[in-house]
Amino acid sequence: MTQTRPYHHGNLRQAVLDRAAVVLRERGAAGLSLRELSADVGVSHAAPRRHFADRQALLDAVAADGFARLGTRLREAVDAHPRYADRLRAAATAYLDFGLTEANLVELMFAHQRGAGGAQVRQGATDAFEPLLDVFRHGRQEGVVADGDAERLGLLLVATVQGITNLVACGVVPAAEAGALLDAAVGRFPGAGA
Amino acid sequence: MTQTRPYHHGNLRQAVLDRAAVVLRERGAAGLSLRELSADVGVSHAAPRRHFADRQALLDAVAADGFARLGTRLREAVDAHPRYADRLRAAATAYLDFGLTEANLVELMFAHQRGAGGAQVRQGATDAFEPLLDVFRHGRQEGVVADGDAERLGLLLVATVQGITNLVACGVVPAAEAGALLDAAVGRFPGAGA
DNA sequence: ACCTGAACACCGTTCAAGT
DNA sequence: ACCTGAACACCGTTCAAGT
Repeated sequence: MTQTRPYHHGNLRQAVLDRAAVVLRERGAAGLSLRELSADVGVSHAAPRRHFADRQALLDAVAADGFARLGTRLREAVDAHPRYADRLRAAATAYLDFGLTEANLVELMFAHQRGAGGAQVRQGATDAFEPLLDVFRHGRQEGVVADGDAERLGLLLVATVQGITNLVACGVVPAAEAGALLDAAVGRFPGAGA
Repeated sequence: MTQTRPYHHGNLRQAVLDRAAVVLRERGAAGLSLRELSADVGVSHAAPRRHFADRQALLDAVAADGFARLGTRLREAVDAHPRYADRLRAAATAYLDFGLTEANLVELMFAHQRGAGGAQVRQGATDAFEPLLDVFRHGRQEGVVADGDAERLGLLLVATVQGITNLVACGVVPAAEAGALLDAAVGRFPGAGA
């Protein structure tokens, strides 16, 4: 029977990040408060300072986490299919799904990176998009993508799907139309079939 | 010689919006504070309440203003050219220019609309994009756009350019590459030429 | 090494009161 | 009608102090 211990669990950093993910989903990035997260997690308001230098550092960590998760999803989607056209569609669909179910997270991930931690977030983004570039590199081997076009097509796919996600998230396009819009967009890429 | 008047100028609402535009450019939406704007404009911190019910209402008004300005730019770009292909390129370029010079504003405009004022902002967005739909309606008359594709192509153009703007704003794509990426994107639209 | 608790300067929001 | 000034409950950030 130990008395209520004044010190916290082994991994305060992860506990704060986990709680932040929940609050982010419910109320968006503007609703993330270090003081509230600290209280939720049962620690004094200044405790997270050991793990996050300031509020922006917490947001950066959440964003970097988001890109890591997105990258994993994209990799899984691409690896699930052997052929270029299927990989393209699967990757685009996985991205849109992620954007629709995690709208607040994606908004945070793609927010303007102002602080010192921006470099880390940008690197996370670049890594996450690597599977998409691989799709077009693979397409080049199949002969449907021209030499030297892989990177540009990859960025164009990211931009297009991100744009659709953004339009849905901000309410300009109904979520029900997102799929049709994505099909039309993907269909315009080289070698996508019909 | 009147003494220092306790009351403010004729249009506090516009004065606050003007000052908000400056602060937004310098520090982003997170840096907008009703108290600071009030002080900047020489009024008590509670005075803007007559014109903006709360902070979100101010952000909504700034966003709606932004869409109105974007709509004007797009209309001018489209009207400057008689032919479909030129209109398409001019509109896309005008959008990207706006996004690069007003990155913080665009981020605010396309942020998730949570409150009651969201409907007003969404309507502003829809109105602003109207010139782009007109481009494709015009393309249908020239015979390069298929029947019933105008709206979908318009949303696709918005999504694509918005996505490129977003990637540049968050630092994933260097601003210097944005033009080439936009050219590649626009060139994939029907009837855009080479 | 990790956390607490007080302190400071800021917020948004509300509301009675002034002119 | 429009604005002020005090009040309240929140913030982020800093820092001496505890274990």
